[in-house]
Amino acid sequence: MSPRRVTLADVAAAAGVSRSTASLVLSGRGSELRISGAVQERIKAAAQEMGYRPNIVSAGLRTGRTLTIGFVSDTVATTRLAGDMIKGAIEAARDRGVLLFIGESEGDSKLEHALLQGMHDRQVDGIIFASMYTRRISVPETLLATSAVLLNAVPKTPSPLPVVVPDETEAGRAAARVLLEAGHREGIHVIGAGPGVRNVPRDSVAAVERLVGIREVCTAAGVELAGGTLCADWQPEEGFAATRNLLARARPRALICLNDRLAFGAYQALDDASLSVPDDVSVVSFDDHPLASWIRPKLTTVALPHYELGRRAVDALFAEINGEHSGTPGGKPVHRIPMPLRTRSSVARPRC
Amino acid sequence: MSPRRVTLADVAAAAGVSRSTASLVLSGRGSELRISGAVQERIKAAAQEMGYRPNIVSAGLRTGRTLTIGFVSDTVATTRLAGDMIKGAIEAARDRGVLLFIGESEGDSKLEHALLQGMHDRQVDGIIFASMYTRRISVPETLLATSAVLLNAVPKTPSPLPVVVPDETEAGRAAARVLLEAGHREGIHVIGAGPGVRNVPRDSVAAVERLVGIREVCTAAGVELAGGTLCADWQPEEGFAATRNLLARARPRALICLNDRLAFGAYQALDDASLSVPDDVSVVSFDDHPLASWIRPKLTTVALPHYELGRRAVDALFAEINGEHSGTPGGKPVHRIPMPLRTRSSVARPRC
DNA sequence: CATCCTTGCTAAACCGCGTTAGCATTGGAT
DNA sequence: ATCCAATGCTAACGCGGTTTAGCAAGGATG
Repeated sequence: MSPRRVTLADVAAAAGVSRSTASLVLSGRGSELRISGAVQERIKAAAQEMGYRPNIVSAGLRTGRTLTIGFVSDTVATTRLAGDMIKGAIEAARDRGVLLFIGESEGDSKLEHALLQGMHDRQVDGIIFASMYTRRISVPETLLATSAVLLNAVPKTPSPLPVVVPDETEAGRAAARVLLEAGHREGIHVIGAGPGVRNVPRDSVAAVERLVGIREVCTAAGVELAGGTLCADWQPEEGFAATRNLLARARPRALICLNDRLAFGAYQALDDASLSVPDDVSVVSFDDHPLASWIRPKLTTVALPHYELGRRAVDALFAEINGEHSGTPGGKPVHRIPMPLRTRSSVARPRC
Repeated sequence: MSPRRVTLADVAAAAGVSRSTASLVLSGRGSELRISGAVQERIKAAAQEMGYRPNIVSAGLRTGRTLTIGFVSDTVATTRLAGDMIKGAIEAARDRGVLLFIGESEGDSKLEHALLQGMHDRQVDGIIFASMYTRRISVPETLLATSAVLLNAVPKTPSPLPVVVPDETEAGRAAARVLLEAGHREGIHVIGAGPGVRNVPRDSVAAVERLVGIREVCTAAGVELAGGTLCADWQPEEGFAATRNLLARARPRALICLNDRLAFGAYQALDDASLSVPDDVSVVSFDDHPLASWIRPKLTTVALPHYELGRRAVDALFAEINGEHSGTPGGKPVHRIPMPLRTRSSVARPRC
């Protein structure tokens, strides 16, 4: 099909030198090894003219570096939300001349193991182990065979891996501040968890940290949360149910929904109760789901920085690969990526 | 970091045989080359016990097969719609023990070229060249260096590559049939293109083929389309504008929107005009956007089979790699993947 | 004149595996 | 006793690069 690739030997022959010399020159070590300028030019010209491209596979065999990393996730690629995570990773990798293997484990640990093995068998330089939503995971043994980074996931037990996660606590603070700055001081309810930090869905770190941030800001301002409702799955139906139940017994002035899907459900319950957003009830939320700017009124939400998470995971991975043990020795670095606030139309001053 | 990988030499030494023998046995050619049963057992046991895994990179260097394929797209990974395409490809690849490189060109032909080179440099066995939406593309020269398949794209000029695309014409027929079977015979308007098959957005094959299917079924039933409006970008705003303009001069009984986003806009225009879907106006559409089952009433639409497209692209690629020149010699195979109809609530009998 | 250093390049080993030609041994047939 | 075929395994090369030790020639030094 293809006219055989040009190899280093071809170039060397054309330039009338040995493979060694050609290799040294083309990998930029020519001067270091005292190859004369004339010969260097000759080799480069030949390579250029013949369209020579080094075979990364064979080089990798020798050097151990394949300029390739793996991206393994539970099911990240599929969901639009987190497709951006991959995009960020791809682009950051591209900036370093690195290509990405991609794989999904679908939560099946057999598959996960096979996938990690497959990547090791292909000599990847490192692996990004990602989760669709921020949660506690147990780090698979197989992962430790090369450099690796946890993305959007924190280890259940102490592990030697760096971690890249959204800064959920700061996001919680931001959400609370939005309401306080709009003048809310009472009737603030949390939908999805709370009001206490232990009343959260299992393994969800987002819930805990968001609550911590929310409570911290409120406490500092002398404001007490009016209540909170635990939802196990954070789907619209649960947001709807939780809000309807809440409305049956109280008159909230503001809702902090712990993610956008809960907020969508809350919108519907509020609408059913003929309460208007934001005039009767302000709503603030987390994630910045694509729908958040579609629904009316547009939802004010603290965005998950998926793209940035992907980029930073690659950065962290390369720091790891290159053995830059940053920060405190002993503890592994935890990179918290800022979650930007998207100010839209679902928050207003409380009515008097 | 990791305790050096176990190599074939290690296993051979442990089993007290030569590397050749170990290689033959472990690659299943032991009996063929008359290695005794006892020795075979010994080698396999040693490999098992030592956790030996063959290094695919080095094997690839020798055999030319890396058990790796590339997936290059304009921007497929990001959009939820087409994330499923990747998922299908990943899973089909996994079934064959193959891993996927992924890359996005973002429509930049420099990037695209670099990406394809990067994959060739890593000796991929083949490449799936995908487009986010079905359209005509010019096949980059670089793509022809290995086996390749066009996914969701058709070549502008004759090319030696197999093609995998959704069966848009049949989808058009399905959409038209839905309306005809509901009893519609007049006031059927097309939003997005038409009514003639030449009145379509540039490079869009979906528009042409869907129209062909629609017109074919209508003509066969003796029904004439009442009109059509060309939209360049198929975004909600355009669907909204087109429908509003249409309503200003006519009273449609049914809308065939050429994709769901146009339909979302149409919904809004109909709502503004106090027309109810489906009682006053039926709406049928294409793509099955995730939102299509969210909006009220739920949208009846002909789905793009993204997952299946991804799977079939891998199948086609391997047929190509293995030199199975299927079907008609001379012409390259075009695989048309059926688009399933999702019957929901936006179509009803016309009011009398 | 012998020694040493510098310059400019190459031979050869190596990475981990696949593959083929062929060697040594045995048993049976002649 | 000789020849042949079958059996059971290995030596050795190749894939396409990288890397190190070292060779040859020329000039400077003592």
